[in-house]
Amino acid sequence: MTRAGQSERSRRPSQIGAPENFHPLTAQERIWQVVAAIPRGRVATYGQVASLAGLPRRARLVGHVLGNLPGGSRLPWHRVVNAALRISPRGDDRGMHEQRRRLEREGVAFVGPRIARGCLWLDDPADGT
DNA sequence: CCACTGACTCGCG
DNA sequence: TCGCGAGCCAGTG
Repeated sequence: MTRAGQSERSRRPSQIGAPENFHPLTAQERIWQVVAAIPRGRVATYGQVASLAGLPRRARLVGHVLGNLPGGSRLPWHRVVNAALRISPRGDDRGMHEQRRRLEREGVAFVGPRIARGCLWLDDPADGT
């Protein structure tokens, strides 16, 4: 973190001994927790994960964190997709293919390149009927 | 500190 | 429904 206030805010209590007004978990850890909570066979958007982690408007941060997962991590990163309900392209297409394969294996329905709305973990009532 | 980049999102045409 | 452009906000060099 390069921003002054944030480096303090994202530090664990054991690291700074601050007993008040801060989150016990770093932003990265909160994102992990939310992603880990997405049920099998469902998906959430980057924006939803960010908001649920207490980081509204930080959708890109979610993408960054997922791209930095330690090898061997069992976090279900494949359950996070973009707001268009499509798998976000990375530099390498193989990541996209693997994500789709994993989702299909757990029963997520695709309509063309898009994921069926019913597979969204937290459906957004503000959208379409 | 500045500039560029990106697993994002939203509004428009 | 799709493509484009602008906004956004951290990470990196």
